[in-house]
Amino acid sequence: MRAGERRTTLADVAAEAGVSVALVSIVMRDAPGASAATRQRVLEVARRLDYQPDSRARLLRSGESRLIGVVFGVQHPFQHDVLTGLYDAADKQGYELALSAVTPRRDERTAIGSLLQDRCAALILLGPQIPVAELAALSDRMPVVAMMRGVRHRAVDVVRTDDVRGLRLAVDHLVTLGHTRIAHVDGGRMIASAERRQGYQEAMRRHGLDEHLRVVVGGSGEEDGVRAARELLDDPPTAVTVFNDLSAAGMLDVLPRLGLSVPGDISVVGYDDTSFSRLAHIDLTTVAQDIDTMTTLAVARAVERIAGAGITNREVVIPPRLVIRGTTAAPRG
Amino acid sequence: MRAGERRTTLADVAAEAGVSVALVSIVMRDAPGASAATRQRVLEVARRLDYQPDSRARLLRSGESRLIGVVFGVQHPFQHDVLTGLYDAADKQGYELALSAVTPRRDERTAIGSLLQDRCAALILLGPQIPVAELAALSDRMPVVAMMRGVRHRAVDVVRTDDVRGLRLAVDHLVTLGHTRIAHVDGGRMIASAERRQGYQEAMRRHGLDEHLRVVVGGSGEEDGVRAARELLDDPPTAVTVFNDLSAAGMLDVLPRLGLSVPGDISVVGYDDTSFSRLAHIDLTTVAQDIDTMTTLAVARAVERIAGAGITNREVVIPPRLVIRGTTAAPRG
DNA sequence: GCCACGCTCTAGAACGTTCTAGAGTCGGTG
DNA sequence: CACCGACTCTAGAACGTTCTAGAGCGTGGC
Repeated sequence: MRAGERRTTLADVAAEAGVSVALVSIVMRDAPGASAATRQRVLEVARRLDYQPDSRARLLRSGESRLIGVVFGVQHPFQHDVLTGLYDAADKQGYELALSAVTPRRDERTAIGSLLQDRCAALILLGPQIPVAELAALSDRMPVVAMMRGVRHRAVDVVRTDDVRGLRLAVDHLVTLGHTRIAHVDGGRMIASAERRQGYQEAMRRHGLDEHLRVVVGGSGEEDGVRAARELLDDPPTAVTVFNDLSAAGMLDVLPRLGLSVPGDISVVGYDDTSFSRLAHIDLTTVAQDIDTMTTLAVARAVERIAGAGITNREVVIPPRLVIRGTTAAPRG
Repeated sequence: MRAGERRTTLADVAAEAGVSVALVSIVMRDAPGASAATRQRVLEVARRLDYQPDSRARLLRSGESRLIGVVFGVQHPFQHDVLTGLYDAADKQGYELALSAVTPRRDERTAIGSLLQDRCAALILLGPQIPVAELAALSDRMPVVAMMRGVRHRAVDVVRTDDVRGLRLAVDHLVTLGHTRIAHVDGGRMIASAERRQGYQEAMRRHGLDEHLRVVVGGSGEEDGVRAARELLDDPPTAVTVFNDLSAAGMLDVLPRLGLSVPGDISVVGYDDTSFSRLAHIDLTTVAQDIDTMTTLAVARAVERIAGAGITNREVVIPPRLVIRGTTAAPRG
């Protein structure tokens, strides 16, 4: 592209085709009000001049933006799976997605701020870590849907998995296999960590395993799982539930080197059913979040709020399901 | 947010502050032409009314968009590292990034198309898989920078790593350690695969190891590494270079289970120095792409082209460097 | 005391689109 | 033959911002 070369506009197409700007607009939008003949002629000219509509001007004029902002963390593989689902869901509803990433050097506030200026009609936040007060303030300005995090505030919509139940599923599964000494590696400062930890504790108590309660501080990355594995070594349990699959994968990789075979010496359960966990060599038993349902619901919720519908049920909690693979088995004799 | 509630505009702020719209605009842009007193007063009112500038209107009017579109693949961890770098680089130059993801159900054409309507000033494509002809057509419309892929076309800017050299480094390292039976697992239909394969072949020939040339079809995911590992089993080499870290990680995980210890029985070299490869339990010897330099250059190139500068050197090829970690060692006596 | 200058501010056009209101044409109907 | 309705098309305003041109006004130099 040479600099200074202006791009083709409706006016250019109109002039070339010998019709009015409004008519070209009608044709481009595929709106009623143009004859088949002109329609074809205009389309032909548009194609020849390589016309591309300017969504900025379009949205400016029409007011509604059909654009949903999404804030995601570049470091979380699970959120990539969610992104994929969100694109599908938004596509079905005729919406576009505007992505803004959180990176190690770009925080959530910045990511949100950049979307605010883009006049998104709504915001979907994946596992937001910012305080409730800020989320609430944000929701004054536009519909906000938080995914994978509970938010105790009536103005913020929430679509999340029942994490308490997720960990109950995991613990129940292990108990059924015969385990009693079951530890939990939590998510450290991750926002969802508290609820999963709580789910673990409740489940253990229900099985009368209070004395075996053991929580190790972890995190959301592979390295956290590796660290936690080392910490478990002094007195290894026969099973462990882990905050997420990534951390579990780190653990899975390091346990054999530390002399513990999986699932022979120790069973491992992850969380998220991240796409890599189903790979043959990882084959991780894990708690699956229902991404399809969650993304569909999150987008639907956003769209309803954009339309201004009165929605009563602010929080949707989706039940998880346990995916049993190769990293869990009965404890040794 | 209640539906139908219009958001605050410059006009609202102007009316409230008792000044003209133009003056508010001046204040908001921090442009010269307003007294300190009014500046403060206007800012105060803007804050009170919770004013957010409308970037659509702003860009529509001012023509230049200070927005660079980026197309990335949601499935490639390496590209997430690149994204992080791009955000940094763009930030320094005062540009914003508009992301568009390629997912399993959203192809590159769609991803590019959505950015085209957004009036980005330039496009940066991470490892684009579309044919050169399409890239060329695209570059008629706007500056296009391709990263991590060679493009034989004078209109498309390229910032990439010298992959031939990268594989030479890997092979040289292995040869120095004493290996001769060195195999290569390629990237299958990935666009960068050809050059890395070629680098491997050239390096092997230079060392007079023609008879040991062995290329196994692989891919870009963990599962490809797993598959390739199985294929190597019938006649295991003492070392293998792999298309990328993700594939190498899959291989690393499965080799011990197949009875081959790393690096005892077999050395493994990856590619990309993806963030997980430096984790203690993976500790992968790999060829590092210089992300900082590449992202800085890609953004700089895009910005120069937006400014219309005459740029002679269309392709920048960055030398990689070898990062030696724990997955390579001398072959067994 | 006048003019030039700098500073602060304003009016109005412009960006590329959509939308509203209405103008022109044509065939059919009373 | 006048009229109506359907259809096709057009003119011009509007969206929220930036930009250009210039107005008002105090200040300082001569």
